[in-house]
Amino acid sequence: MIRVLIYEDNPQFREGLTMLVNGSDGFSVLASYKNCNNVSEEVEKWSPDVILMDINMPGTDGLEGLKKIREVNAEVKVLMLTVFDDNKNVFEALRNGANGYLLKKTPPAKLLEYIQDATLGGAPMTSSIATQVLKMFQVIPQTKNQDYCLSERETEVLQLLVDGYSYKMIASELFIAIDTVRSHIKKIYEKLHVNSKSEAVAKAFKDKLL
Amino acid sequence: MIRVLIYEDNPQFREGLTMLVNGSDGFSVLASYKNCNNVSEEVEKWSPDVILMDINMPGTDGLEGLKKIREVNAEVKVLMLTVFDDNKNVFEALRNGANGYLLKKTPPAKLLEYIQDATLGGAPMTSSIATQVLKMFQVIPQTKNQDYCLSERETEVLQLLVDGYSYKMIASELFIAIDTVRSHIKKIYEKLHVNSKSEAVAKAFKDKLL
DNA sequence: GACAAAATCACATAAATATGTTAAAATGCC
DNA sequence: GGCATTTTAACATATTTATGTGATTTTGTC
Repeated sequence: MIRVLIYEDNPQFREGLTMLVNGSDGFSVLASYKNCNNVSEEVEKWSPDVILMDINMPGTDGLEGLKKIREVNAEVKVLMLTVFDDNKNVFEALRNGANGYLLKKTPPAKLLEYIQDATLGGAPMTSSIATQVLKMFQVIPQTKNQDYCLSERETEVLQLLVDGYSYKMIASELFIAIDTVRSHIKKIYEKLHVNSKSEAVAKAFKDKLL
Repeated sequence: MIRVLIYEDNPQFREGLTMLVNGSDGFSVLASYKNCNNVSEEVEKWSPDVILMDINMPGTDGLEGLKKIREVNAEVKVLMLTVFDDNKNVFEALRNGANGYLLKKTPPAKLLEYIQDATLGGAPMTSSIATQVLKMFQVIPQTKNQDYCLSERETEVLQLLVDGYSYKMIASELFIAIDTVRSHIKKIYEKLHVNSKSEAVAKAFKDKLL
């Protein structure tokens, strides 16, 4: 028996969800609430398997509710429900440990399937949401880190600089003379177009050189 | 009619896929290949709607193939097929513009549904894959920046250090004496538990202090 | 083997940084 | 007003860094 908790401010939709879930074999609604104001206590009280969480609610909304839930319970599966596939909310919800993200127009049969999917460790998503998630990944790789053509040794030295090593420490770490370290660092500065250690370190972070 | 191109090295599975797709109303296989060695030409020749792409293939594998496809065609929907939900491959594939990611054990009926879903702009994913994708998001938010209780002025000075300013430049930028800059920086080092400019800069980036 | 690039080392010097100590204003809070 | 914190500032000194100008050795490539 999959035990479900529902958060949804619209009374009709809340009732509809409750009837759907309660009316299906293997599912039961523990309780339903119209906002997340006391979500922590409610989740602890009921220990549900799955929570259906509307995003837009007066008072504590779904995103805030999700955060509160994750503070007290990392196990319960939380499925976010929304009317629109708003990019920002999707990202925030997934970042905060939502287990799935569904549009409210999801057909009832699918919804039950999704709830079950979530309890089995799946991550049900409406396909338009999934598409957005994929697009977020494609945004990430703009980290086409400019190539400054650092040699292997230079990269090594830069890594040590980033790690806070002094010239002396680098020399002893790499078993070379301190003057050699100077040479490398001079070359690194030329290639990165900087002229101080901290600028080189900053650039290494900014351009994700390491 | 959804026109499909298949890349799969295993002859049995390739035949099975072809028969499944060809035997279904509204689907047709344009061609099937056992590796991606000439994927660019083949995609241009056939202009398929959907490509089923095995990940593990001898010669040019599925990930390389995906990259090549995206160089010549941004529109075609590419569904990755794999036996295992290997984390690294999933990430790489999505980053390179895959439209979906399916395990080979996906039931035939589901597979057809997924192909159709892809043509409609969806992003079909096996639920175990979707779960992995969600986990990737949850890795991101480690933005729990520890608070080192830097004062307003100290933060300002640290910002300038990160921007590559020397003590002298900071002094003139903030209209204070260089000795005052020293004082602030000394305090900053204490609070961050470092003892050099570059370490402070590195820590600022690592802990996202600014 | 010739050649280019990378890695090694040395010497010199000016500039910047790190560290210590001390202390006067300024600011905010009870 | 008293108190804590922050911001300001000065002085001293040892260390580190930045920059220049060389030179030798190693490595990979044609």
